[in-house]
Amino acid sequence: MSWTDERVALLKKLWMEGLSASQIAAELSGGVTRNAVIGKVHRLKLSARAKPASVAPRAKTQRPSAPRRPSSSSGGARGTASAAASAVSQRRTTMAPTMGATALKMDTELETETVVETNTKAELFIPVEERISLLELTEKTCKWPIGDPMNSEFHFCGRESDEGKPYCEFHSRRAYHQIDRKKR
DNA sequence: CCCTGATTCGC
DNA sequence: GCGAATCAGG
Repeated sequence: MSWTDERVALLKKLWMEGLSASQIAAELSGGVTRNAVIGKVHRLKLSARAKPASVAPRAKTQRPSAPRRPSSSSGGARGTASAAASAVSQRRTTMAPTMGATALKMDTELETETVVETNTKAELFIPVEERISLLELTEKTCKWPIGDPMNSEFHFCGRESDEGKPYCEFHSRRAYHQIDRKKR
């Protein structure tokens, strides 16, 4: 299906209403993907919708030579050994066997445990309180905040986090994983 | 692993 | 003009 006036109108409307590209794509029946929506949005030059003023001017983003276009059949060799080889190296089964409910319990206990006792008010000001010091965090510690920053018992998770990740396995989910994707 | 918009570029 | 692939980021 192509972009009829009606579809474009609906696109504009929904986009301005603040719906995400994927949501709009779902709204526009027909095999429309969120990429199609975004692409169209750009072409219509109505990208910045409710954007006051922000967003760094993405400058140094230049892809050297993208190996795109996987489709489109090519003439000669088809089932060559090389093709098969490239398809092989694709096994990354990362998983935490004994995680899950256990992790949840741990987190709960951790947060509860943090509410030990309130020190004297005077102590609140003194930085000596730093138990899990604010930035004694390394690149391998979870930076998930626990407790109220206003209270002395505030600290960070501190559990180990994977390379590059700001949070530990469990909190990473809390931060990024979609917990409830309900939409029309 | 989820999702968001942004950009590129073969078609 | 179109949009898949890819990037960059929460």
